[in-house]
Amino acid sequence: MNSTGSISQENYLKAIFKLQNEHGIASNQAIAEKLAATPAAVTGMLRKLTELEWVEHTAYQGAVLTPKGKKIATSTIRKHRLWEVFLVEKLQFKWDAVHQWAEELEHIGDADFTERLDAFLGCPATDPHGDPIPDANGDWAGNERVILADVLACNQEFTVRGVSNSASDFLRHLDALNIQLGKQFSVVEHFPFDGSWEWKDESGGNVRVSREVASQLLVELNRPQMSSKSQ
Amino acid sequence: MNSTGSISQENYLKAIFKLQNEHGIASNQAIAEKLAATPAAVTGMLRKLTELEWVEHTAYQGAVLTPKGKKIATSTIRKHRLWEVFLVEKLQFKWDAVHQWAEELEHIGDADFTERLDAFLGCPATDPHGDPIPDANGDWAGNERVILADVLACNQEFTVRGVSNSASDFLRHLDALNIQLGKQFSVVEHFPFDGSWEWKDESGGNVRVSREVASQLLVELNRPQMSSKSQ
DNA sequence: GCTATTGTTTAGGCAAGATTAAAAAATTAT
DNA sequence: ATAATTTTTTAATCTTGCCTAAACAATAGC
Repeated sequence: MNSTGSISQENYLKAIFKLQNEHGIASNQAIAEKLAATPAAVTGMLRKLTELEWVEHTAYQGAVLTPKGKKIATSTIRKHRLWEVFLVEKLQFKWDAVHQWAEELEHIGDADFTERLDAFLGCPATDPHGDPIPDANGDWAGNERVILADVLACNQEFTVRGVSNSASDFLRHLDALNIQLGKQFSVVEHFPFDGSWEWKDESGGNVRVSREVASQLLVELNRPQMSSKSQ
Repeated sequence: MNSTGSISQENYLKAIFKLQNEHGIASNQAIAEKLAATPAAVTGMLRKLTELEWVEHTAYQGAVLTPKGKKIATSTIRKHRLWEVFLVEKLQFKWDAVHQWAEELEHIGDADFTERLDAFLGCPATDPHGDPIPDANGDWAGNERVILADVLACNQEFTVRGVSNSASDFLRHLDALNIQLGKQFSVVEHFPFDGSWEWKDESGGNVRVSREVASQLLVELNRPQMSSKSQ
């Protein structure tokens, strides 16, 4: 009843799932790019996934997951993120090194295996990059994170909750800046000239952050600032 | 420098390694049987492994691992057995259920990954079936285990240290008989008629064990019994 | 020493997944 | 509306690993 695909198929479903969340539909080209494959390969695989009734594919339009396909995709993402937690918390990997291994581990095991892993890890809510881990039904916790551009007000306090880019070089740069998930800052100033920021950390130290870095951080606003007009 | 093969290649190297240990050379047919493939498939793969210089293959004779091949084989076995420990000790799998998953997990990770896993597990010496885990160099701890047929003397005490058959049905049968690794018994009687045994366990309870079961157990003799002739 | 059997290899093919290059459809621009 | 561009699809081919069937060695029996 709980069917599962080949490694390649699962990777396609994952890619379509993510693209669909961003754009409503997954274009052939976008899938190809995400999987580092050619558009021709995507056309072929979409035919197969359509036969399996895991996606609905309209020629020259794009692909959308069926409920079955979505189930497999979220299960794969769940496994991926659980393994990332394992690698960081149990095997002491740095957060910039876990993606490649999780990419392989995510294709192993059945539902029972996954729930054992989840229980062993203490049912974590997010992976080491702050991305939410879907539950066993594939449902996601509501995502309260906003991108930093929305945090404009001076003195606004916020907590870093995630990254929208998990590339190793970006993560290592955050390490160098001493920015970790869960750390709290407040806005000192935003410089429109180059889009950079000055923040204050919990111990009062000043931190300068470039636009490139800030735009990839997902944050949670701590205590919404009163508008000056509210009574 | 530390190259690694495809999943299929690693499975061939593992099979050849084990056959070579038993018979000095791995015949085409034996490999085929172990991997549930046809002899024709083996011929093809051996050609590839020979090109890679992981095996030396003599036509119509059989295959032997090169040092490089042996390194990959022992590394794969090391990973397999470490993952089995993980599955039993951390994910609470029963010992008869871990082989299938370890068979997949063993192909993941590099040397660094393996050493992290090893450290996390506390550098176990054996897997849940009592099989020794090779060290990072592929060396094995000396194997002090003997097969039960050699334990003939009455009152001989021994400890169950391993199984020479890890099939699920056999392992579940041992569970049913309440025979676990590390448990100690002494010989009450051996019945040549059907090859069955009667043992006494630590709490003095009597246990009857069939020839089929006894012949698959690896045991360690506790205190070698004095010969009646020794002064 | 020749035949029968067993084990190994070659030859031809298949399936999954990918590629390149060319054709077809859709979109954008004028 | 037609031309230019982009995107998707088709067609042919490659690679890995496997299979079946037939040919070929090697061993064993008499």
